[in-house]
Amino acid sequence: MSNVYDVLEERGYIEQGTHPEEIRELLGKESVTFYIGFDPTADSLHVGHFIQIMVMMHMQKAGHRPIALMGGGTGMVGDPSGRTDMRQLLTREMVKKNVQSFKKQFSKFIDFSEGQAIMVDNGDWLLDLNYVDFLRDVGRHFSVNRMLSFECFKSRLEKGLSFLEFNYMLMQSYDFLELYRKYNCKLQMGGSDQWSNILGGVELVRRADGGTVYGLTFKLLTTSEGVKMGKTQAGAVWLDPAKTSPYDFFQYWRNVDDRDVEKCLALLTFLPMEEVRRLGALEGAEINKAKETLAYEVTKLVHGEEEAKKALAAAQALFSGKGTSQDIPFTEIEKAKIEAGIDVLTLLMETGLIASKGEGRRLIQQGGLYLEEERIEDIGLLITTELFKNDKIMFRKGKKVYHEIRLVKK
RNA sequence: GGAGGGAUUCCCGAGUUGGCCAAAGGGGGCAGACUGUAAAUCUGCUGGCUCAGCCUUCACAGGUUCGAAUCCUGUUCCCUCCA
Repeated sequence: MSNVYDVLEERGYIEQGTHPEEIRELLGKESVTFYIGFDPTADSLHVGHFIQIMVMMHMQKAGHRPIALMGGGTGMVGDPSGRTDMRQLLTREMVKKNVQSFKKQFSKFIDFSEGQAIMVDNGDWLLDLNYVDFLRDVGRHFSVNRMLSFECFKSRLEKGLSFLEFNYMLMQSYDFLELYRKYNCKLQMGGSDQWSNILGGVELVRRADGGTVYGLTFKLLTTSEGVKMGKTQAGAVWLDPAKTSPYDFFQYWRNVDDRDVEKCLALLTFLPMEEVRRLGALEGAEINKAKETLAYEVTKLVHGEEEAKKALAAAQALFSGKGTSQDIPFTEIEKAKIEAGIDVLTLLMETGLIASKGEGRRLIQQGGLYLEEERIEDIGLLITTELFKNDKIMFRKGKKVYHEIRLVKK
């Protein structure tokens, strides 16, 4: 069997490791317990987390034991790494709620049955720590001089860093020590922005217990331009279908930059690498096939095969006229509301296709709004029931934002 | 605690001899052209509305004035230097 380390390396996950050779060797000879931490900063995981989850899945497949660590304790503080401003403090209730959501989502990806994976919440050991004890047991192992030299604090030293946030590293380091003691956890993984925090833990375990543990970081998902992926103007691309619909999720990947397709296929799907390379090498319009595959595969992993098929069918129906689909974005409007006629702008406000009437006016003036594939010219256009076919009517904003309106009786 | 500087529209950042400021410029975003539901490029738009007008915005609350992002007072927050 091939070594997971090689798999992770080939697929392009790995950024850097504390001892690459030894880690590879370790992963090749025994089942390793490792952990990745997730701070509950929102009520859903997003695609940035998903890449970490992919790694966990790869590792679990290879027979290693993942620990998904929920940051119920660290989330109370907020990681300053790579941030220019302080995170907004979350209340204890919010953290709790978010941890619950995370747990639910995790079980879709990782098998927690029969101890094959473990889920813990660092709130269980961090929240009740005694301050003085903590300082004496953990704090004494940390050199402030050294901490200040870490890259992750650089930007914050200019902008200001509170003592609260400065402690984050100690807390995360302590997590590693705790998991090492309790589960013989030997490896911590995380995004490349976690490098300093991970190093802190590795060193703490050595200093406190004389244990040898390792750290490995992954590339953050960025576009070829170096911008973080998974962000849209509307915010993050969430894994929760209620926050980002499977269709929108699909479309996000369907529209990635040509240059990012191969990378995304490698990082976010389980397609064999030969296939990934083949798809990534497609040129010109052909690469759209690769994007479609990417979108389908990622959606399948996150939302299941059925939703992926629906999203694919919806996209094909809208963009290449292949068949019809029920699963396109739509809004139901009461028939009675339209009976007397309603102007387009008011109607589109209700669907959320436009954020304001001013925006709608601008769109129409610039020729960016279409009704049944026909450009709308009149700002005051009156929509009546006669325009509907089978109680449906299709609007399009720009090139690719479709929205159907369906009439319903009440 | 003392001295000084600052808080501007999604972000960065002009604007502070009061009117010509819904507020320069850049970024981002949206749309159009070109295309492959890509990139690059070019063009337009980018507070709201009952849109040649009106309303709400320049940290918050008051005040001066015919008129304030610009002046005054108080409050909050942030930064720098000193202690």
